[in-house]
Amino acid sequence: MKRDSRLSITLHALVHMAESSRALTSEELAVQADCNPVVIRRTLAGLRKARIVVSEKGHGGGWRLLRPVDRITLGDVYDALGTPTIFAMGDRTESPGCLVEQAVNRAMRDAFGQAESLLVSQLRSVSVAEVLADARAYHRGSHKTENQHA
Amino acid sequence: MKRDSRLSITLHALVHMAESSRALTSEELAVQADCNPVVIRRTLAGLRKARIVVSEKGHGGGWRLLRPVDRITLGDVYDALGTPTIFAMGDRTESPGCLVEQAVNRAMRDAFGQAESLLVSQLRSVSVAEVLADARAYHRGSHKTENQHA
DNA sequence: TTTCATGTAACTCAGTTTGATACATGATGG
DNA sequence: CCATCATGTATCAAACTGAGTTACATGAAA
Repeated sequence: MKRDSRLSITLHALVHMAESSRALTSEELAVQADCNPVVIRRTLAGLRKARIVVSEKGHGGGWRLLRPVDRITLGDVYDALGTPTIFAMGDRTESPGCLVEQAVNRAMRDAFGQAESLLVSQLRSVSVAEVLADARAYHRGSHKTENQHA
Repeated sequence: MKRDSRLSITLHALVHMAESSRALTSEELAVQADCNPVVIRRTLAGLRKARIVVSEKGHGGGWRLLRPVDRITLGDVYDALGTPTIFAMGDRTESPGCLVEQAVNRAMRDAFGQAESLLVSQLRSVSVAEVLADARAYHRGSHKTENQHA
């Protein structure tokens, strides 16, 4: 199944924004994330609505963080993206008449529900700052001199 | 993303098989699960390979359980289906050159990995017998007289 | 006024599950 | 032996969704 990579793309963009003093264009972010600029704009639109980032038009325009990365959790990003579907598997019917189907749905919702709760709480417990710190730690670990990224 | 309902369909079929003394045809199972007979055969093929069910051709043929439902866990079914993709979201690149991308991947794999572990252990802890018992409990709870299903 | 960058619509492409048709295989019952 | 039933499987279409692409309007800056 094709996987939704918007969370991944967005986190990537946010970390790069955090590392930059100036606004970054969707073109630049797209190169770094290896995807299309329109995808960046489309995806970050949700973050703009959630007031996590701002965008500016014209010369020197682009995308900028609206608050420090230690106050942006992965859960915030997930929410800003519109809480996209987490699981590739699930129930089949919304209102099954069959009692067996209902029991199957209860069993699956129970298991998947718990996993979802854990995932969301995990996402809420990690900030973008920690991702950035992790990237920097690996940067120091390697022997590259400067500005490792794309 | 379209959701994979094979686990749901399969559990449904297994419970109905458990309730039946004779073999059930893919046609019958398809009616009960409200899907296509070919989908039933395709999906149950994995269970046959895992020796959870058997199928017989010809008159009186169909699908039958190969062991009691209290010895079939949802995890067994998940495995027999070929451990299909659990999450609709995920990383984007297998081997990203960008250190930021790598850090994002680590963070996501950590969160999603924990959720996956919990889900799988949940699936392993529940047997089809429990789903069946749950369905029967609701059956008694309702006032229908007999043979509630499709 | 020219250039740059976003905002967004519209369309195509790609990957996956499900639906549907078709036919070969094999078992059962007469 | 033969008709029927049911699986096994290949093949193709339908539906859905994310991503890629093109196009153009909007607005800011030089």
